Amino acid sequence: MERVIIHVDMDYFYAAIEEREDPTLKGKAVVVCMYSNRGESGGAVSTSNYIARDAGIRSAMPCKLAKSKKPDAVFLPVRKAFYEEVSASVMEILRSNADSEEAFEKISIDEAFLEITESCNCDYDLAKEIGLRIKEEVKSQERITCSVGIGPNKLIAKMASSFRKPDGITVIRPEETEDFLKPMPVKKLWGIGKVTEDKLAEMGITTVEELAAFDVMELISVFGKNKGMWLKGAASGQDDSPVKERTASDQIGRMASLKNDSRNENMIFSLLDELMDDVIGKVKKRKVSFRSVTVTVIFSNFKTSTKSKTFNHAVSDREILTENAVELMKQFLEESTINFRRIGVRVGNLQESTGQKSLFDF
DNA sequence: TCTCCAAATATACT
DNA sequence: TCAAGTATATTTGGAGA
Repeated sequence: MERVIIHVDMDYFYAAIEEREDPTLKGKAVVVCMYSNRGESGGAVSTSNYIARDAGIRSAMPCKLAKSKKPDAVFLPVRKAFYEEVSASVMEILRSNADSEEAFEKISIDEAFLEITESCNCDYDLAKEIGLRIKEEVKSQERITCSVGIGPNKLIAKMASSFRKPDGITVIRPEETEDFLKPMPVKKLWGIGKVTEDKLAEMGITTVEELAAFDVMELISVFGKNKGMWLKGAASGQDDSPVKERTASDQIGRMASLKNDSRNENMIFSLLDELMDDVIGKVKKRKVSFRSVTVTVIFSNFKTSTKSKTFNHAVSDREILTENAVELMKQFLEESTINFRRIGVRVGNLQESTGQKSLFDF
């Protein structure tokens, strides 16, 4: 069954929202940062606008480095909760343009897939009109731009949207997918990151064309069955995955840096306490209970380590979270000698909490 | 030896 | 040098059948 899928990607979302909220930012480089709580510019870049990108600023780059590249850029702290609100409005617009309420899939705060197979009757010219209409609606209602990709499946739509940015639209018809993908570096394939890119490079594969031509069995021998087969299919533009509403996330976590690298228990446990407050807050808000607790420590040498504990029953008590997270954290302190840099706490195996499950249920 | 699943690590993305 | 945060996917490894 032929499908027509649209992928919408908001342009430099966080920075775009900040620009919208403060018109004096217009024309300036805007860098939205995730600050650690250690001094002036400790932290990493979340998003930046295109003026900043032109200066070489990238996501995940240390803010300090960004600042050295563009001293006159405006650096702002992330306001995630606010962006979530804007996201919700945008998503509503997008959803209203899908074939049906269900033919919609939000994949992150600023991206979504919509199936429009029926709305456009498999006509790609009509599909493009729908894409343009979406861009127009988002721009007029939210004063923000987005880039749109249209293709026969999610993979192609996703890659099409990143082909022309910002404020672009790219239509890839089924018969065009091969030529569209061929020349791309494998890194551009949705799902291939730095690690896979490097592994492929070792095998002499750098373009999608090379990957598509590569022997599946050999890919499987290196990447395992699942990923090996996926790589082969993706490189040839195949993707059968349906557009459908994502189930709510299965985990809720928080992580933050200590003021200094340290093994000071007061410092560690008071930060852990704050993080647990946030986590339990989100748990309550979503009215879920959890069945596992994970504590993460990132040491001063950047090695990451986790410990987790799973229960027989789902719970939602702060006390149980505290008890377990503290216990796991104590184990870390006992086992290690290196200073801690960041710590995190996460609850998982979430489920709808039916009633007010408490200790009585055991 | 198989299967389940908890634990831990790897990876991706912004 | 500098180096955040959130979430999912994959691998590992132990226990019971």
